[in-house]
Amino acid sequence: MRRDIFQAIADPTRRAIIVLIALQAMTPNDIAEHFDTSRQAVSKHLRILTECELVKQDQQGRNIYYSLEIDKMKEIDKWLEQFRKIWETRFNQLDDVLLTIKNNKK
Amino acid sequence: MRRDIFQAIADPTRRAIIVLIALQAMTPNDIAEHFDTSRQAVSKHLRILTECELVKQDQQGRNIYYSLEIDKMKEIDKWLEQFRKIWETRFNQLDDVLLTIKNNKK
DNA sequence: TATATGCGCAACTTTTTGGTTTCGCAAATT
DNA sequence: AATTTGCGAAACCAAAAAGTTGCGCATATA
Repeated sequence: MRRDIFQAIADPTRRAIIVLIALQAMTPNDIAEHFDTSRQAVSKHLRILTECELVKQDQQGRNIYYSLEIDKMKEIDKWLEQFRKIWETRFNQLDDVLLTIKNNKK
Repeated sequence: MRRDIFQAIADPTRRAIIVLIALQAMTPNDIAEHFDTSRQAVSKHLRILTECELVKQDQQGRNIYYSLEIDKMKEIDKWLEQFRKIWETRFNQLDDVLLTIKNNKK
């Protein structure tokens, strides 16, 4: 089983769950009500999200509140870093071109 | 078929291909040599990447050079935006806490 | 022109997923 | 104490994905 963060966000329902619990903790039943699926299906998604530590649990009596481990999202950001460098470089190159054109006009 | 960018980056081989062709265009054979898979398997990955417009082709004779459509990567960045807001807010809240502590000392 | 090479495409096989159903346990409610 | 409710876990199923094999076509090379 791969079960890394990229695999976790591949599924649209999982992405929706992530957004949903980003701001406030919710129980599996609460979450399921927001979608067109069963509690069990949500539960499975939550397990996957838990396995890659994207989500944390907080048990209160028989209710289990799930919330987003926001720091984990930074891993995606970190991976994007290398591309951000490239697109910023390209942008700078464009700057250079514009600068050259500008200078040539003088 | 889902075939969106999140599904595209879910596969580790595909992520490796993306990194590989980010800086220089390569043919399917070139790419396959970097991994422990066949050209056909790479070809399939490239097709998926092409379908979600993450990759562009440049035919030169019988060779087809693939390179990354770097702008498409910004879509992931865009999705992350909403979480970046949250983690920056949390950071600011932490700042507030520290500030409060500091002020109380006075 | 004959042969070799690079490629995409389609058919097929094997894993992996996402979902449902069913179960048992623990916490609430009656 | 009996019943209901919220939950995870396991067994099962259908659909999708990843990889392999075997084409056929076009472009090089001999």
